[in-house]
Amino acid sequence: MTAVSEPLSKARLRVWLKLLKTSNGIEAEIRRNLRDRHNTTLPRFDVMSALARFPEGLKMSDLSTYLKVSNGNVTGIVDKLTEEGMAQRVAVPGDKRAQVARLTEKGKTEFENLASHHENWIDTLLDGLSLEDLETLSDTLERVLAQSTEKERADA
Amino acid sequence: MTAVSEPLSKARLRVWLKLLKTSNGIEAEIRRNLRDRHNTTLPRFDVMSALARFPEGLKMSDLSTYLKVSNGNVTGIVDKLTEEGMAQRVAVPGDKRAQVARLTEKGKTEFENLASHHENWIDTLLDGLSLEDLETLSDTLERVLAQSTEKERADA
DNA sequence: TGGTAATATTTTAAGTTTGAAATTTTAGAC
DNA sequence: GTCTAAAATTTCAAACTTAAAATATTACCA
Repeated sequence: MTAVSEPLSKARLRVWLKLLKTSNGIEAEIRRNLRDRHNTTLPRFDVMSALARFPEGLKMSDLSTYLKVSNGNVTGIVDKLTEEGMAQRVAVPGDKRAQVARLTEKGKTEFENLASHHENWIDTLLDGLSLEDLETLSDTLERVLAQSTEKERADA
Repeated sequence: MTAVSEPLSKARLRVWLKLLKTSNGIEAEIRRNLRDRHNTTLPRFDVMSALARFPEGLKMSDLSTYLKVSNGNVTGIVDKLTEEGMAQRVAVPGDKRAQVARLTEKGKTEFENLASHHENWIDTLLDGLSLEDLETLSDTLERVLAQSTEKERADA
């Protein structure tokens, strides 16, 4: 570490800690709202959100990759959603190993309700940011994202 | 929701998802590095980091509040660090209920080593951000933080 | 066709985290 | 002084997550 680059690396560290604090703070608020107001959890919401984005359904393994959680974890969450009639498993024609998870009509309705509230929570939490702020922030994050996903590939 | 504010709330939602993805990506990289290169975990690093910031030690409950994890969780992590000689519990004079956790010399040395690597990882991950980027990002996050900590107080 | 490797998922065991109960000690009211 | 409420910590049970083993099926090559 050179004397010149030192302040920059300290500044980066401080910003990372602030970014983490912000992200954790928002996530905690969402978890609280989901638990207290809708009697559900973030992992369940995440799965429903992924399934809503792919109406034709997602293979269990694709769901796991998409959400970056383990296969076993997805199995458990989809099990619960299925018990409650929110999701269903559909056999994949021509491959008896695979199953596709998809939302039921009930699940779709429930998710749309949750998603609408979720959008409002975020809207309130990011109240202070203008369109211009959002664009700048988005660009900045994009650059960081590029770096960290590059790292990810190198580690794998 | 009015027609005019609708695009703004969608933009906020997209930015939140990107912020979350960025934060999770960096955190995952840090966890990987701690595990693969230093045989430790993020929660342990967080506790050591908090104790390093307060050389005189922190009460278990203060540690819990500071890190925003449960009391029981802190007990377990400090137990392990103590077993390994990284931390120690010190009785608080005048209050037999309370104990202060602090780093041992060994723990301090170990943390300084970890922290130095950690700073380098962050430095690399935030490579693409100039001092100006960092300042703008910091200001933006500050505004969001103000909002979410306000929410937090309202919920509690 | 047979056999081996690869793929998809579930099951299992171990480790984390939490919230609440239990334990011990302190503070304050009367 | 005694009693009760509050405070600090630990213990405990339940929920969640992961990595790896187990199971079932498919793909491919020889």
